[in-house]
Amino acid sequence: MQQQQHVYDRRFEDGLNNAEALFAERGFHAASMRDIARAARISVAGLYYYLPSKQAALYFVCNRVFDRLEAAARELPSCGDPRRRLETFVRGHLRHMIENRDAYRVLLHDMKALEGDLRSKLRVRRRHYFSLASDLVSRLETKNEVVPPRLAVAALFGMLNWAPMWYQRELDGDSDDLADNMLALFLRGISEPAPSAEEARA
Amino acid sequence: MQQQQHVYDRRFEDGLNNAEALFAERGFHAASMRDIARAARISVAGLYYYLPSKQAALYFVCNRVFDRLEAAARELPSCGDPRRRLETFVRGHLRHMIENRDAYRVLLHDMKALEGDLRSKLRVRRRHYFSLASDLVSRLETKNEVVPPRLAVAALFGMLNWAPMWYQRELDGDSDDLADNMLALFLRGISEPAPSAEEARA
DNA sequence: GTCAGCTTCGAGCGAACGTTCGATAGAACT
DNA sequence: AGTTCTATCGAACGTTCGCTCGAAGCTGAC
Repeated sequence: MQQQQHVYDRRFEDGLNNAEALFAERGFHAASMRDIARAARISVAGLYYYLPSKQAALYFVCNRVFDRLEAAARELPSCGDPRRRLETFVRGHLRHMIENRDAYRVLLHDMKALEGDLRSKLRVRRRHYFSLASDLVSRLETKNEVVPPRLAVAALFGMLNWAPMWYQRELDGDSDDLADNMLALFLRGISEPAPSAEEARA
Repeated sequence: MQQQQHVYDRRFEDGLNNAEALFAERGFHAASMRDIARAARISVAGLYYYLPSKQAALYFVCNRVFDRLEAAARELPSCGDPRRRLETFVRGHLRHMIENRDAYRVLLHDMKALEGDLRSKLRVRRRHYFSLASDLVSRLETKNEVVPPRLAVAALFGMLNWAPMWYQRELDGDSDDLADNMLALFLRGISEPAPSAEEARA
């Protein structure tokens, strides 16, 4: 009984993984259920035994991305230096994004292809995750607000979410290298310029 | 004769504009030629008189984005302060992106739906534009390379290209405000930290 | 008035789509 | 042995897709 459940789950995830890869490669609408079935070595009707619809497949793919992201966020050290917390958050986000590039491409690219309830549910989760990051940034005590906080968070997410478009391990190091560099750029970028000369010339 | 040419061009661009809006709203594959024809108040066959195929429509939409971007880039002051040049470039890029949100959404989102020659042609133009920006950044003489240049440019483009996802005029000001803030964040971010204390604590 | 060329269309083609149905084979329980 | 449940499939349904065809209407030239 548990064995059967185990087998069922394996096939279910197998279908999801193939759907994820094909959605990422061709886009949601250009990847057909027949393609997914072929990739999963199953008939079309057989695929429908596990995935009730194409929309549901897309939903499951997107949903488990948030499952993982939130699991990582839940492990943030709740106390301590806000800067350290943001660092941990960014590291986790980038690592997850690089390890699950396909899933992330689908999320950024095809989530809007979802309709009705499923879309709203995911939008809620996305807003939740985003506001979590906003909190982290707003708790950094930058002595002087050199950049509007709303823009600062958006810029940070822009940097992060763009990474799958260009990142190559051989050129850019591992995901922690990436995180370190982006954090350096971002934290210095939103900090008050030190009262050096040079900057405030002409 | 010229009058006829004028009318033809107007209809052609009318078709393109409606295609652009629908591609942006629903995505390339989800927007049908019938939808576009209906939006342009023309029959399907009539639409095909101006646009030889759906692929061609997508190509034209993407191509004129690069036309405009490159036209703006060509007006960069060729001499003078590299920092000023980058500022002008970023301002132009953001202004164009905000004024042509639909076109930009199509470009970022659906360019990969193009096939064969058309895709490669656009890829060439994109690489060209990107390397132009890379040059501008690399010519900033930052005294100390605190961030790898490859990452710096990618981070800049990440910030810029993410803007259409969140920008709202009422909250974020006009596109020049956006550009100023992003430039401030970016330029400080890639600059050598001034030898203040505070930063290099524990 | 006739003719040629530009513009527009209704109707329809073949293909691919998401999805469903009824059947079948095996395993599991009684 | 018979019954039920799980897993799988080939075949097809109805719809929509990108696209084309042949026939019109219109306009200006001769």
